Amino acid sequence: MKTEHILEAPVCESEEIHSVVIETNRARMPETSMLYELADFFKILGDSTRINILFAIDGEPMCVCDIAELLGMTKSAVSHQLKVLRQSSLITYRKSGKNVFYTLADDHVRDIIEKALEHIQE
Amino acid sequence: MKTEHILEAPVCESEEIHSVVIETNRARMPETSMLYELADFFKILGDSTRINILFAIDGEPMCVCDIAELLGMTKSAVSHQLKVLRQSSLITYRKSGKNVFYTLADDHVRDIIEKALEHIQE
DNA sequence: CGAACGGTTGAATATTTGTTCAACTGTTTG
DNA sequence: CAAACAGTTGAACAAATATTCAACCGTTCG
Repeated sequence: MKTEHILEAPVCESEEIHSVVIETNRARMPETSMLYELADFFKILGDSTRINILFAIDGEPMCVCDIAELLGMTKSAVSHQLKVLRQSSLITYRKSGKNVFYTLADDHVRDIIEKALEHIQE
Repeated sequence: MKTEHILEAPVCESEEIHSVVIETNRARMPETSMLYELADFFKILGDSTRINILFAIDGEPMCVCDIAELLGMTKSAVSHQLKVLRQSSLITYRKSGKNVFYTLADDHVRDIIEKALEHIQE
C-alpha cells in the first residue's frame, strides 16, 4: 500500500488546515514495513494459548508433552503454536533424546510482557 | 478452563520428574483471567490498521476523516477500529462541531510500543 | 427548515487463524 | 528389529475478525 491517495479524496472540508495536520503526522510515522512488523509481533502475543505457553516455559524449560499437560491441550495444538513462537524467535529449544525442551529466547520478551501487565493491572 | 486435567493424561513417560516441573511452573504462572486480559490487550495491538491509527494520532489529534485520508481507508473502516481502540481505553476523543478528534490516551501505550520497536529493530 | 457533511453502526461478506485429526519422522528400549 | 513414545506436519474444519455497504444520527449553514 503506497501513499498515492494523498489529495484524491475528502480531507474533510477545511482542506488547508487539516492537510497540514495530515502531512505533519504522516512525517512522524515510521515506514509502513515497520508498522507491519510491529503489528505482526503483537499478533503473536495476542493469543491466549501462546501467552500461556510463554508463561509456562518462563521458569524451567519444558517439553511439549508437559506443556500440553499443564495447559490441558493436545500435543498437536501446542506444537503448532510452538512453531509460531519459534519462527518469531520468541523461544528456543534444546533436543534431548525423544524430548524437545523449550524456553524463552531472551529477556526482551519478558520486559514487554511485564510492561503490558503493568498497564493492565492499574 | 479449570485445572482439572492434572493427572488424567500423558505427562510423558518419566512421570515423577516431569510432574514436578509442571507443578513448579504452574505455581509461577499468573491466574488464567489475567493471561486472557494480557492476550486481549496484545490482540488489540496486533492489527496493522490499528497500529497505523495509533501512530497517526500520536502527534496532533486527528479527526476521523483525516485519519482515513492519511491511511487510504474508508471512514467506516477507520471508525470501526477507533471503536475498538476506544473500548480498550487506548485512545481518547474530543468532539468539536461536526468533527471528533482522537488522541492517544496516555504515555503507557507509547512505552509498550517503543519497547516492542526496540525488540524488532535489533 | 433542509441539504450537506462528519461520524457511527449493524449486517453481510471475506479473510485470517486456531484446533482437530490422522499420518508421519526420529529416538529409545525391550 | 519392532513396538512405543515424543514431537511435527498438512489438510480440513470451525471460530474469530476486518472491511464493505447502506442506512442512520447529529451538527452546521445556506
